[in-house]
Amino acid sequence: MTNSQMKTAEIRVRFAPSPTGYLHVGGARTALFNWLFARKHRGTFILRIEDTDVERSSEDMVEGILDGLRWLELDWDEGPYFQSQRLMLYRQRAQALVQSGDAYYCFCSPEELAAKRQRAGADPSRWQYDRSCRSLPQEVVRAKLQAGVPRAIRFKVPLDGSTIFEDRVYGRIEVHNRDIEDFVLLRSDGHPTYHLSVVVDDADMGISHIIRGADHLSNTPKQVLLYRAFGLDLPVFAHLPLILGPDRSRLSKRHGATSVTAYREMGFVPAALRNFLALLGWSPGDTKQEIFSTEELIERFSLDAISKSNAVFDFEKALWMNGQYLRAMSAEQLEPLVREELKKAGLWREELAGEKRAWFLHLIDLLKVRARTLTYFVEAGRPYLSDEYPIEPKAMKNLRHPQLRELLPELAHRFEQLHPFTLETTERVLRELAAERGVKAGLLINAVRAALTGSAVTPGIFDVIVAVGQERTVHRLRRAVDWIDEAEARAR
RNA sequence: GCCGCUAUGGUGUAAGUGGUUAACACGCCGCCCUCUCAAGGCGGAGACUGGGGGUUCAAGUCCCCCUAGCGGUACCA
Repeated sequence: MTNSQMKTAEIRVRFAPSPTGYLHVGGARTALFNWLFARKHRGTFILRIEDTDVERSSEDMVEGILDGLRWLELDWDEGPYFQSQRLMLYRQRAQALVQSGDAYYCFCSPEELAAKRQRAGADPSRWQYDRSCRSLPQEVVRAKLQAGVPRAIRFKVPLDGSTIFEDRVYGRIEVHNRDIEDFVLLRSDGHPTYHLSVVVDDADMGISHIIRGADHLSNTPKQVLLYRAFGLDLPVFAHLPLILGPDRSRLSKRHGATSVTAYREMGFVPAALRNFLALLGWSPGDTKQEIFSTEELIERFSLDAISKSNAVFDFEKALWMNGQYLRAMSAEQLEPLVREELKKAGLWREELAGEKRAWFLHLIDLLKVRARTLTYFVEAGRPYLSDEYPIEPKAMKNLRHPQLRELLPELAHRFEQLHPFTLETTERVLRELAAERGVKAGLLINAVRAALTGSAVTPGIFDVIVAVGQERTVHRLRRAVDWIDEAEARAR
């Protein structure tokens, strides 16, 4: 099989982050789309680290990105390759373009360029490189090289005509070559710029489809020019609409949680985040379904259904979706995840995996309907796992009723005598007491809820009572009387 | 500034090749359920499809102009 046959036959895609920051949701979405596409077509998903900007890249960031991908369960088939380890290749290719007349040495120093830019007038960003080195006489070039003058290599962009390519998402893109400056391929320190390394690597690694953020759309013509100069066939380009913050500017740190790590820490489940991200800029078509298993996502994914307009990241919907996933999981599935959260909060005890496991699983079932994140199990679970729990003001309010001072001890007394202590018996006792004293059951129920959990919002009260257990329930009901007294004292 | 792209309710998206009162999900409001809050069920408000011109019997869907937003315009990626 020849190389070109291989390329057309095989789907090879890549995720190529630069380690200048953590993996953020935009990058994760790009990785996800590449991954879905690869899995759908039984292709190869390659991970490549674009660390050619030595100043801004760091190994910590590389680890962070790999961690993020692993957590999202986006497994790669090849790599990670590091561009920093392929520098010779880029130098050779840049050199070859100088040889073929498609590129030239530029001896202008960054300082000179900055100065020229300044002089250019009102708006410095309007300035385009003046190509002063493009037609330096041979002897001058030779002399400067001999003298060891620092030099970059620039691409010789055609002076007229235009560059056209077909984007799988955005369609035909055309730009006039006069709007493209002679961009740098190789920096004077021997490091390649993005345009060079990306083209060299994508070609070298046999990438068939380049799926990446639309922020690269405007620069793609430069790369198309490079493919031509190298005599390479173009891969398929598919640019993805950008992910925006609520204010419609590009999603960034100031919008709050943007790193994948942040979502993990907030208690998101990978499958939920994947599902949510998949629906940002892509649509499964005419269906009412919102929740898709990974298999369904792979099955339905298509480049054709990617939209062209940028998408605002709706955190509320992400939370909703995570809640859907948590609710759909069984207590057994949730247990290891909840366990991790409890450990972090210092609430974990080994007996929860031993003799109290069944009780613990039941507790998870009680709490999960209300959960939108994993961390919810910590806050909501605290009163069941510890005797230290905060009393919220709303709960305190439910305790402040004149009759409770007397009703609560009586209920405690009756509960203490109760055998067996079940959903049915506790409910009967409580309702009987309420009826006897002519108060609404709700009054008593809300007070018990406050006493037992410190909260005004919990699962059904009898579930709570049984989960807390007879002994602790009795104790907490009596202790609540002290709370009432303290509150009264404070009020005076 | 220049170049490019985009434009459907607050948000994400639907609405084969133009064809009845623009659909779904999140969010919001209300009702049911009920011991609270969720979940669930039911219902509602919310879009003259960015604006203006065309083409057509008929346009969210085609064309032009404008506007806005975003992206690019680096020896960043």
